[in-house]
Order: sequence, then structure tokens, then C-alpha cells
Amino acid sequence: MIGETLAERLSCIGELSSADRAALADVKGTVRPVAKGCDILTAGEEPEFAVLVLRGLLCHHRWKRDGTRQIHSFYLAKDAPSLESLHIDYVDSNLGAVVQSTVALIPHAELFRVMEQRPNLRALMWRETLVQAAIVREWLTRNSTLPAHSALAHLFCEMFVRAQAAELTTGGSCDLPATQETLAHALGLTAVHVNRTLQMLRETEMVDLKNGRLYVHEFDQLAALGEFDPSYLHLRRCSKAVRHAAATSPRQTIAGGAGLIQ
Amino acid sequence: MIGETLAERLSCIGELSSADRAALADVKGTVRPVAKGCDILTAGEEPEFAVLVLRGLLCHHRWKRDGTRQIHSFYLAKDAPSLESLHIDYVDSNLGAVVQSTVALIPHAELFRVMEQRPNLRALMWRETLVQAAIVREWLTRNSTLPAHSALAHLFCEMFVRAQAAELTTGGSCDLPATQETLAHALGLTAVHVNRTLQMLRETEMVDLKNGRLYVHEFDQLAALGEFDPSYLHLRRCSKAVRHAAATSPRQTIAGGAGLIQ
DNA sequence: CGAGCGCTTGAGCTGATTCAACAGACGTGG
DNA sequence: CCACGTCTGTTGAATCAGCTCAAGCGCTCG
Repeated sequence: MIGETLAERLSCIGELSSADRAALADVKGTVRPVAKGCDILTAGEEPEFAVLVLRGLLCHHRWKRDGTRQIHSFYLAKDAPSLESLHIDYVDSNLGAVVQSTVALIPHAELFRVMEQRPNLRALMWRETLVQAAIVREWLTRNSTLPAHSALAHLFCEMFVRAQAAELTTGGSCDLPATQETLAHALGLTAVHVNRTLQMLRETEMVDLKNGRLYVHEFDQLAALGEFDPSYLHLRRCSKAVRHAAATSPRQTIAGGAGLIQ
Repeated sequence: MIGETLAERLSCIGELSSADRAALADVKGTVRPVAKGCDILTAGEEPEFAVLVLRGLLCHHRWKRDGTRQIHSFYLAKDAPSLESLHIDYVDSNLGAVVQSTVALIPHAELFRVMEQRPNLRALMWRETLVQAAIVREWLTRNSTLPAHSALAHLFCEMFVRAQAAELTTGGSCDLPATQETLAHALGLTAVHVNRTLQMLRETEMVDLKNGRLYVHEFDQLAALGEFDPSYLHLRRCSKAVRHAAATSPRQTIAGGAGLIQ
């Protein structure tokens, strides 16, 4: 069941052979609940297991001295938030549960074994860490350059598209059990300002967030408002046309652009 | 020479055996100059080579429709900014030269060959991509939560420490050939505000930036101002004491914290 | 019923932006 | 050699997005 879940996530960003799936099916781990607000990993630790979300919502975050914190990313069911610990000596942020969640802890040894056996799985797990890095880059852009209403729209689009990819949506809605304060920590805003911004968004009738659930009524409008382009999620079913839309740059490109090698 | 440079960088974040170094020495690539402001890679491309900085300063960046751009990270000499392309289908941001630079383009095939041969090198290259991700997480925190003067101090600390690790400093200074506008694009500020903030920092006499060179006079004070903790750079010579300093959290930790597995 | 948590609202403040003008350094071409 | 344009840095004044502080409201749960 743990291996199947991991397989589902990996197949969102690449191809799995039946041998890959069979190898994953053998993966062992322990299942445990995590209470709301509790941390599974804290900065500085050297875990010997990776985490897989089975249910709920996790986040990577770090506290600052002044009591504020920054959330670096959210993790939905099927996501594997601490794959990075496979090849880095210690983790540099905390992994916490936004709400009561269920996770699987998979010993590194299990993953090393399966990666040794199936190089394609190693490539995909590496890719998964790269996709997570791409998400953080997008958050950097979002938080640094977008005004609050666009930033919130962008976050909603991301969570919704990721939920769709993980088959966690029903109709136009998905769970998003984050308080306004949690959203504020993700966006680098204050809870008060998130509150006012959310009201503005509600008035547009593009989107709503209530009782821990996100209702997306007008995705295209919301995506336009948030300048959201899903290509950074590297989902397999994303069309290439969309991907290349944002590539154009006002600067000159390298002289003799094509055929760089030889 | 290309392989040696890569070895130097990898040995900053891990251990290389002599066999690893020997394998790297064989790595082939082509050297080419890149003019200031030109892009080596543009978003959407599917490169078949990785990039290694030999001289100069590169950055990952992406343009927005309104003509502003966000820089995601800088890359000094010895850094390998596009290792991610090894395992991801297309790059999602541009790789540009901040100033006239020299890069080596290493065909993916070369790197796959050496990683197959030396699993330790694969682990370290994977780790390198993870360290780059950690840097972006830090930038997210910095740009989202720090006021301008702290953010600028933080960026200066990072560039200086990374330059030290790459043995690119002489005394208390290193090259940082970025214009105030470039810094603004990294910090998510306007060039005007960077200008005023830089003047404030100069007045403290902790740091100066002139003629494309960064002079760090009072590193400790600057680090305190920028809330800079180098642990996220995962440099080998960083002491563990420092690493764990920031781990404490005002929240409760998971029940029965120790011994998660079995 | 009371406590706590999350959401809402108001008023005043401030850090950063915008727009605009100008100054110095540099390179280029006449 | 000077004249010119471009690029980078600097300064001022007005404006605004988002913050702070503070109070109040409505749930839910013990």
C-alpha cells in the first residue's frame, strides 16, 4: 500500500514500468498518525527514513526568532516531502502537519535498495526532488513579486492543480485545511491581510475557501489573476504548448543560439 | 580541467575518493564565453548538457509579463547551475550571465557515464541539486520575511561565504559584479530602494559594494543583521554547533519524539 | 457555561514604490 | 580630441500596499 502510493505520485511525473511497480510494491514502512501542529522532522536532524503523506496536509517550515515562520511548501497525500534526506546530511527545515494527518515512514535502506534494483525509480525519485525545488522557485517568484491578491490566487491554483494530479478533487473543489494564519506564513503576509485579500477574492466569485475546503469556480480567471502557469509542476499531462508560453524574454539570447555543442 | 573544477565544488559538500577524482578528470566538455546579459538556457528548453561556471557570475531568472524579473539564485565559478536538467524533462527558468563569463558545457552522457562508474559521484551530484534547492528555500524566507536592509545583508553574507568556500575571496572581499538593478531582481525590491538601502548599510561600515566588488568589514555584525545562518549551504567545514542553533521551535514536537521507527 | 481558536473589522502608521530628474563613468564614432 | 548616447548610480516628493495594534464575534469543545 505504501509502495503503491509512491508509485502513484511518481507516475504523475514520469513513466513506470510494471517491473518498477512490482519493485515498489515490496517497499516496507511504518504508518503513523501526526497530530495537527506537530513536527515529524526538525531542522538539524539526520533522519534515516523518508516520509510519505497518506492523508492530511504537511508543510516544510522554519521559525524565525521574532516568532513568525515561513512555510516553504505544502505536501498533499501521495507527496514525499523528505526525499532530500536521502542524499543530504541533515535537514534544514521542519516538517510539520498542518492538520491531523497520516504518514508512512520509509527507511532509507528500503529506498536505496529499490533504487539500486530499478535505476528508473532512482531517476524518478531524483526528479521528484527537482520538482519540489521548482515549486520553491515558483514560491520565491510569487512571494517576491506578486501583490497579495495575485499571490493568493497563485497558491490556490497550485494547490488545486496538484490535488487534481493526485486525484484528490471532487468536482471543482479540494481539501485545503489551512487557516488564514497558515496561508499568511506561506505567502509572507499577515493573517489580517490574508483575511482582507480573501474577501476580495470571494467577491470576484472565482474562488472560495471555507471549512477547510477550496472551491474553484473560475479556474482560468483565477490563473490569469495569479499569473499561474503549471509548467513548473512538471506534470506529465501538461501540454507542451502551455509549457513554452512563458519562455520568451525581452533580452537578447546567446549568439548563435542553436547547436551549442560541437 | 573541467573535471577538476567539478571535483573542487563537490568536495565542498562531501568526500571524494581518489578514484572519484580520477573518474572526474576524464570528463569532457566544451568551453565557451557568454556575454553579459545573454542566456545559455531559456525556459522550456531540453538541454543535453550541463553547465559549469569557470569564470564570472550566472543566475537563474525568469521574466514576468510586466517586464520585471525574479532571480532565483546566483552561481559563482565552480558552481554547476543546471545539473537539474539531468533528470527533468525541460528547464523552467532561464540561465543567464550577469557579467561576461566563461562556462563549460558538459554533455549529459559524460555525467551519466561517470555517475554509473562512481556511485559516490552520483550521490554528490544529487546532493548538489539538493543544496541548490536549500538555497532557494532560504531566498524564499529572506524575500518573504526580512526587511530590505536585512535581506541585503543576508544576500551579501551568502555570496561571501560561498565565495570563501570556492576560494574566490582575497582578504575580506570578493567579486560581486551585480548592478543595483540585478540585486533588486534577486531581492524582489526596486533598484531605487536597493540604492537607498545600500547607502544605509555602507554607513554602518559593516560592508561595502563598489566597482563590482563586495568588501565585508564586519561579517559577524552583518550576519546578525541579516539573520544569516550558513547551515543551509551544507558546507563540510560548518560546525554542527552552528547547524543546530536554529532548530528550536515554539511548537510542541511529535509525541514520543525519539525512536520513530520500530 | 467558559475558554480558546479562527475569523472579521477599524484606524493609524510605515516601508517600499512610483515617477521624475540629474550626475558621473564609459565607450564609440565623427 | 571632443560630442554624444548609454548605462549605473543618486536624490526628492508623493503615493500606496501591507503592517500593527486593538477590539469584537462566532464557533466548538471540554
